[in-house]
Amino acid sequence: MTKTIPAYQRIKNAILDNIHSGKWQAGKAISTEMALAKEFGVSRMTVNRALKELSEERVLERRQGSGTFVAQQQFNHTFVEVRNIAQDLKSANRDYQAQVVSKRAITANMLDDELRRKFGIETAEALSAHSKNDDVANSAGATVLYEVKIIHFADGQPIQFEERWVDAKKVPEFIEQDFSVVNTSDYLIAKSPLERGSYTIRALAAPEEIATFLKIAPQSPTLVLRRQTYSAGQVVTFVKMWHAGDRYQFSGEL
Amino acid sequence: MTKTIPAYQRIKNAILDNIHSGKWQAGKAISTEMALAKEFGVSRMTVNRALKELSEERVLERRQGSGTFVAQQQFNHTFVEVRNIAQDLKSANRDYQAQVVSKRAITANMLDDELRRKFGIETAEALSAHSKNDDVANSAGATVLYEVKIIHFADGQPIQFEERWVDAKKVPEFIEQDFSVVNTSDYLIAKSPLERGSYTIRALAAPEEIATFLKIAPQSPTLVLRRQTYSAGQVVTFVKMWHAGDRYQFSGEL
DNA sequence: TAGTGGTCTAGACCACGTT
DNA sequence: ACGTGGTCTAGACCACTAA
Repeated sequence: MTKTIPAYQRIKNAILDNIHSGKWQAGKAISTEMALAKEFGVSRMTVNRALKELSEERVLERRQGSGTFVAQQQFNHTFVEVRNIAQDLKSANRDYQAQVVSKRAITANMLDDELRRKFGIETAEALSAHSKNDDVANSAGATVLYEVKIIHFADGQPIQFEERWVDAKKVPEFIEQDFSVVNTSDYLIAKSPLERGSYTIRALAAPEEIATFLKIAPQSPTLVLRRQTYSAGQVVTFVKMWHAGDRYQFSGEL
Repeated sequence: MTKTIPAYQRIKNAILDNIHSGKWQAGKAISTEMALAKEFGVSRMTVNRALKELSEERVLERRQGSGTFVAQQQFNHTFVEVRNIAQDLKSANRDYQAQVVSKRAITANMLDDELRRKFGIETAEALSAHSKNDDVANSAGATVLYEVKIIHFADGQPIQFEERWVDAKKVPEFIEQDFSVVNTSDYLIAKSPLERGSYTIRALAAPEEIATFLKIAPQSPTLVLRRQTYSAGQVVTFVKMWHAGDRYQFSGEL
C-alpha cells in the first residue's frame, strides 16, 4: 500500500527538481501561482502552500506584486546544535551523573564586575552615590545571585564543568534544589519562560580549578560555551560550561 | 495609519497570551479548530494556519485525531551561528586578507585513510582485489582530490587556518582559482548546489604546523570547526578550520 | 463511531510593484 | 491599470485516534 502524497508535496518536489536540474536558475522568476495551479490541476491555495513552504525553507523568495524567484543559495551561516548535556548523554545511552561542587548565595558587595554588569546590579557605592535612603546597606548585604558549580559525568568520566549564576529575585527557590537530581536548565525552563539568549563558544586553556574538576592537565584545551538567557528583557541566568577538549564536541547538520 | 493585522496573527497572539499567562498549561489540550473558528469569527482554515505556524514554531504540538496541545518547552537545543569568515570580518569592518599556503592535486595512492573514507574513494589495492581491468593503475595515479591550505588574516593578524579538500571530479576547475581573492566557500556555493552538511566543533591543542601559521605557541588551545558538505548524496568538500582560541569565537542568539 | 486535525477547492478581496 | 502574491471563506472529504 503506497501512501498518498499530498498535492502540495508533489508540487514542491517538482519545483525542487526544476531547480536541481538547472532548468530554473538562481535569481530567476518561476511560474506564477495561477500558472502552476493550471499546470498541476489544483487550486491556487494549494500552489500557494507549496510556494510558501519553499520560501520558508529558503529555496524560493517571494515578492508581493512582483513574483516568485529561486533564492540565491546562502550557505554562509551554519547552525551548530548544542544540546542539554544530561539529555544528550542519556539518549546516547551513557551513564549520566551530576555532582554538585558548591552552591551559595552571593550578596551585592561580593559581586565582581562582570557579573554585576551582566545582571545589571548596582554596587553599594554606586547606589550611595545617588541615593541616601536606608536600602543602601540592606541591598549591599542582601542576596542578589545564586551560584552553583556542578560536574557532569558520563560513564564516570567528567565531561562538563558547569558554573551558573541565577538572579535570586527572579527564581527564589533555585538554591534549594538538588542539582544532582534535577538538571539546572530543566529547572529554569520549568520555572521561568526563557525568551531569548545569546551564546559564545571559545577554546580556552583550562585554569587550575577547572582542570582539577575535569581531571585534565592545567592549560589543556577546553571548549567553553557561555550563555546568558533573558526573560522579560532581563538576564535570568548566566552559565559557563567547560568541556575537556578531547572528550566532547558540538555537532550538527544543516 | 495603523497596519491591518492578519486574522491568523491575531489568533496566534491570543494563543501565546493564553500560554504566557499560564491559562493554558504545557502538555494540556487547547480548544479545537472548530471552537476557535467560532470564537474568533473566522473560518477553520484561518485557525488552521495559526495553529500550524505555532506548531512549526514548537509552541504547540498537534496530533491528528487527538487534538492540539501546548508543547513542553524545549530549550535543549541552542543553535550557534558560524559565519563565513571573510564576510564576517568584512562586515565587522576589519581589514581582511587571505594567503594561500599551498595548493595541490592528490592522487588516489597518496590519500590517507580518513580522507579516503570521507570521499568514498577506493584504494588501488582495494580496487585490484575485486577488479583487474586497466583502470586500476590509472585511477591510482589520477587526481582525485584537490587540497588547499589558506591563512585568513584580520588586521594583519592570523585568525583562521583553513585546510580544505575538494572532490576533483565534481569541481574540476577548483584548483585553478586564486583563493587570495575568491573565498573557497563562496566559489563552491556558486559551482555546486550544496545540499547538506555536517559539522563538529572541538577544542584541540595546536599541532606544530598550525601553531606556526597562526603565530601561536604549539599546544595552545584552538577552536576547530570541521565540516563536510554533500551534493547529491556524496561529499563534495571537507574542511578543517583552525582558530586561535583567544582571537576568535562563535556566537549567536536564539 | 464520533471527533479531531490534514488537505483541498473555487471562488473573493486586498496590498503591493511595475508599467 | 494590471498582474503579482497575501489573506480569507464556507464548504468538503480524508486519515487518524479514542471511546
